[in-house]
Amino acid sequence: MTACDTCSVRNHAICSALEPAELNSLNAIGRRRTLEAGEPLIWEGDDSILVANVIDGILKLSTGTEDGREQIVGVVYPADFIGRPFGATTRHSVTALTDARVCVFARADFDRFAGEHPGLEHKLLQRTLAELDRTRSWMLLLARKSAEEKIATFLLDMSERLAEPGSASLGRFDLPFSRQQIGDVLGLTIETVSRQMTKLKRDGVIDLPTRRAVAILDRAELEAIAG
Amino acid sequence: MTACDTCSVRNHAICSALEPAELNSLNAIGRRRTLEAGEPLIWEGDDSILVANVIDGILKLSTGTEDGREQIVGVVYPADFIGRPFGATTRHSVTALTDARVCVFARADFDRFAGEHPGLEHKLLQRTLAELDRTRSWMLLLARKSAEEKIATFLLDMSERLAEPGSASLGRFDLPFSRQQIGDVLGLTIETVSRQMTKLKRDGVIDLPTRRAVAILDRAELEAIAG
DNA sequence: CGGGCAATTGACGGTCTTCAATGAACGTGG
DNA sequence: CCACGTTCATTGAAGACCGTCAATTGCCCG
Repeated sequence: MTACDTCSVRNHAICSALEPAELNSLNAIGRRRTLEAGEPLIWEGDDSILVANVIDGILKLSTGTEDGREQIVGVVYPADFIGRPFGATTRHSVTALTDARVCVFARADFDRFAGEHPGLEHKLLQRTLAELDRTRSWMLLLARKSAEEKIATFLLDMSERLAEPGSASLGRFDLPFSRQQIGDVLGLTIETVSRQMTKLKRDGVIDLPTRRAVAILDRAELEAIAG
Repeated sequence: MTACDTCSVRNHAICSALEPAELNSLNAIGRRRTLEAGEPLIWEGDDSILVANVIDGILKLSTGTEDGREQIVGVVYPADFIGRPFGATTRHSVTALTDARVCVFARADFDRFAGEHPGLEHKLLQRTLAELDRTRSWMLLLARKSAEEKIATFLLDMSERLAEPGSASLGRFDLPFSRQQIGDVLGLTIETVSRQMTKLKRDGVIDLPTRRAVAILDRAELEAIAG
């Protein structure tokens, strides 16, 4: 009986490539760690000393310029992989957006283990290729879309990822981001984010019951705006 | 004696993971193909039916919105890998920027071969992880940098990739991009690209001997501008 | 030499940022 | 439970930057 046996992402994370005996070996080199919302896990420019699987919660990958401009370059969800195996340094920070639980490995240990388990590397490759596709799609948004299109695209993306399975209203969810963080994802200022959200609410496309909650009232219209 | 034996990227592309006998097998399922500048290799949204290694030349990966805005989401050089293994569709177009030679594989053949050769998958994983890092860095540029900073960053990036080994002047090279394509990389219009390049020339930071040529006169200043 | 395309240059306008103030939500302590 | 301070979000006004539209120049090729 190991921690893996009861792990909620056991069948979705890259670990799903492993046989029970192999999983035991992996479990032996990893450890659980909990993070509070806002707590950092890895700093940009650090020596790449650890990698991790997300068990629960949402984390952001971010980078910034010297003069303080920040950009969120990725968001990871349960079963996603974090960190930079086979590389000396980490090029972006990792910070918890919500309370989170992760399964952490020393990078050297993980690199060695992965080298001996091609199935694990295969899963990691698939995940990385999919992430690269998603990241490249996001570049189009950052470079070419208007503020209104960005917000609409963002809200649709969030609704797909966060829609509560039980909830009857598929278009209602709580954002794991502050307005500032939404700006950091979309390459906008907090004021522009606020104005565009208010505009969508005024036009009856969405509702904003609380600071963090969003309800999509007219999905077709939102999709049209997203472009 | 196979085509691989004389291949100029033999020791740099993912093929370098293979033993001679394995290389023979890979050679058997691949074929060479030449592309002229401007010629497409893969279209966005196509079924992912082929993957390739770049032998010679430079190609762009691009995507666009329905209303015609285009964005270049990646640029690949000799020894780089092209395409989307283990996935049903390709999410961006691939087009030659210069005359190019590539080593093409049917995706199904490549997927099978890769599954049987973990060393190859390992190389591909390393390459994909590095590409993801680079792509994420580029997001910061697209989302947060000014036009001037974008152009300066772009020119420095080009100078590193293109500097002729023999040339005494490391800061002189020919761009493989038109002004329009530079705009498509940086998320700018052709006019803004032109204006910023002219400004850098006027300020004595660079020289523009011909349409495609660039000479960096003051690298330190250019780096300062790049931010 | 001349046609055609790429690049440059100019004028103007819109979008988003910046700066600043107000308003709402949340937690703490009385 | 409410007063208060702090943080986050909203709103407003002004302006910078970049995009758009249009005209011109320069380069490359036949």
